[in-house]
Amino acid sequence: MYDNQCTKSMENKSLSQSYLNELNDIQRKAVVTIKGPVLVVAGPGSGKTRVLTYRIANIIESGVAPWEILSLTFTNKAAKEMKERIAKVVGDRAHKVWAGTFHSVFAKILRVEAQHIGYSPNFTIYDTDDSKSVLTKIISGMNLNKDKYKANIIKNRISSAKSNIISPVGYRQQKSLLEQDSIAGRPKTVDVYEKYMAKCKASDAMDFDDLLYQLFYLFYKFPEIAKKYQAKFKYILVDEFQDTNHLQYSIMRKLVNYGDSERNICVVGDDAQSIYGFRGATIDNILDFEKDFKPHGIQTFKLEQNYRSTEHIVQAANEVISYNSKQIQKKIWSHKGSGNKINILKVASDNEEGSRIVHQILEQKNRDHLSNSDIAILYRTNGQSRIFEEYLRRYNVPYRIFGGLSFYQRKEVKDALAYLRIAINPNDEEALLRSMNYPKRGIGDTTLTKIRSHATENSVTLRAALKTVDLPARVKAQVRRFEKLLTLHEELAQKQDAYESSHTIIKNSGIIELLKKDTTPEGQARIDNLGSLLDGIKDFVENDEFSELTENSDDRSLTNYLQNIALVSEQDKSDESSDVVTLMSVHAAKGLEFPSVFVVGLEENLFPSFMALESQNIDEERRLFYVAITRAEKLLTLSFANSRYQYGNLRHNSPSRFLEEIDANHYDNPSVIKKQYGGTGTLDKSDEPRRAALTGISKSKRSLPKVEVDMANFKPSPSDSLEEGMKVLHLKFGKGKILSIEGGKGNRIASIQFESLGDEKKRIMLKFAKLQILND
DNA sequence: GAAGTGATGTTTTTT
DNA sequence: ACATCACTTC
Repeated sequence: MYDNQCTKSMENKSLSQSYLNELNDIQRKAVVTIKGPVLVVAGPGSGKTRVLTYRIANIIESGVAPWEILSLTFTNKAAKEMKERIAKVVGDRAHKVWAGTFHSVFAKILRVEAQHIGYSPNFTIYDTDDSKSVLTKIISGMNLNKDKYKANIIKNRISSAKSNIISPVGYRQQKSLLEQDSIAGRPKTVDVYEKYMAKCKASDAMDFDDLLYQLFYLFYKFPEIAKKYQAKFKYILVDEFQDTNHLQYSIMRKLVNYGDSERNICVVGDDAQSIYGFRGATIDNILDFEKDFKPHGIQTFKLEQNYRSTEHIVQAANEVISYNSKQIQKKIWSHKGSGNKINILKVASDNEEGSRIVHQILEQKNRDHLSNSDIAILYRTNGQSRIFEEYLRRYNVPYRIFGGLSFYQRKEVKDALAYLRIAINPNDEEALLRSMNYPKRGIGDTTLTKIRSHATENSVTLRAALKTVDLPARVKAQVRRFEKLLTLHEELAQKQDAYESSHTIIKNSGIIELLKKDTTPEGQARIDNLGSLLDGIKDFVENDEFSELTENSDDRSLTNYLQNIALVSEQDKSDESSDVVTLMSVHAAKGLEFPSVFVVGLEENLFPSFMALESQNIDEERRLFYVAITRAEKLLTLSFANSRYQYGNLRHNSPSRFLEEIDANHYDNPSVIKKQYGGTGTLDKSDEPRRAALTGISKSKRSLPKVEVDMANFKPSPSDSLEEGMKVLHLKFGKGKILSIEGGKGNRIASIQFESLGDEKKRIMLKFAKLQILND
């Protein structure tokens, strides 16, 4: 991986010396400083994982029991990889370390403690689809306008409330939140939130956010339980710290920052690689961490040496990221020689982009002797993969696309899982409703309504109502039959192992019979998927597929199986053995590296995405671009197209601004990005009105005049000090005047007229804007 | 309850 | 372009 550092696996002896020798000075300090709070700022390719794993190994070597170490990561894959690497140093003990994702580790704790807060140990974990489905039902049950109250939006509101530790009660007390909802035409959001929480609890179910939120609540409500875990985890490590949200940080802090704690906490992250802001991650956590642990002697280590890429790439990355104002100062550097210049590829259309890049891939395989697996195509949106797929197939280049629907989200799989879930947790309404009339068994809406009201009137669960509700003879027979089936399944799940029981349950469900009627290839594929599901369960029973994450790895019950799959995704099991070209979104590529990387679709409105342009929040896009180019070890190709189909329309976008932020001397053909392309984000077809309304991007965007602002003296004023009429200075647009401000506190949007932009007024969200008030 | 129609909404994603 | 979905109609 890092080829100028020796990676030869070593014997299990005399480790202490050998692994420390593989580290540079700063890395070594970060590894041996095991007491007290430590912040490691780790640039891309700086050996972050190596530091984390050796650090854990070192802690174990110092005599700490592995189970007293808690190591939190973002993906199961990262956790697994880490354990394997620790095991190479300290042997099997490594597997006793509590290493996992925030969600899986917290779920594990909650299984033990949830009874204190009114959940059973077998609580179900609702995935995003389940949550949305619950919300949709609540919203329609409350007779709210479905168009205003979109499940997705409400879900995000609730999720962000939970991520900021705001309960429904707390939500009601926050004027700004209520105001935002009101302005958006969703004043009852908080009521939906409250009902949603109640419904989840009644269903003995937690959504992903609950796994964090409820744990926080548990620790808060029962200090003695918190104490237990504070005492248990003597050393805590957090990876990808820049991607944690406030709630995650709060729990982590709770575990380590108390009274006489040694505060053995190490967080590793890179503010420049924070790309999950859109789902609540906040760099403030890094600042808070520094503040919170300053009194306890925090030590900071910056890993700036890059072992991954050659110099043109590293320097280009530095240049790009320097356009972001808010960042921890650091410059990555490399000793790998200047290497190749960045290849820039200008093409006429998205189609040509596909063709040219595949040709380049063939060329690289020939000329540079690269294998398929050395090569990755990275794009901003998953939708861009199609054209590359077509050309790769045409030229017989094996490839694999990552991303998209996960196996467990496929309809037929979810349908089958519903039958399994309801057998384990009879309160799981989502699963019950999903399976009740699929396959069709004559329990339609009318009947369902009757069952519902029967349940409400008698204060029993839906499941119980099936037994007692009175219905017309024919339907009644159907309902009772279904009820008997569920009872049978419950018994099976108790008596048999996961495979035996699920095999029968899925067969009984009738789903396969139903799918067999669909003779299309898709129908066949669905049946195959159910087969794979069963294969997976068999695997679980026969092998130790999930033993890492499970409390009791001998437990082969259906219960245990379901609890595990809720938190794993397919990628976790991905085999890296096959020699294929990788296609994935830039987000998905974080943490990976390839000898040759193609970053495609570098156009305004695409990368940076129009969403980001609209909200004036392109710093995160820039970090994303930074992540993208730093994936490359030796060869980096950046491409942009003059025109491409987007949402069914042919669009002309100008080259991405990010391309100009890289100094020309790093490009092999710098003239390509200079000027031309009158393209201004216009459309060929004349449905401008809808588009313009959607994107908020008018025709004359682009070609912003360069404004000279004295960086040294620029001090942005606090956003709430800005008022109408003020003269302000903006880093990009220069001097301007605030014409008006609309929107509530925390969400204010100003219309500003900048001298540099003539008559065009800019709407800027003050929350993000960096504006300095001018006094003259 | 199936089949057809029209409107709608389309970044990024783990858990 | 395309998929999803609520809603209509038979």
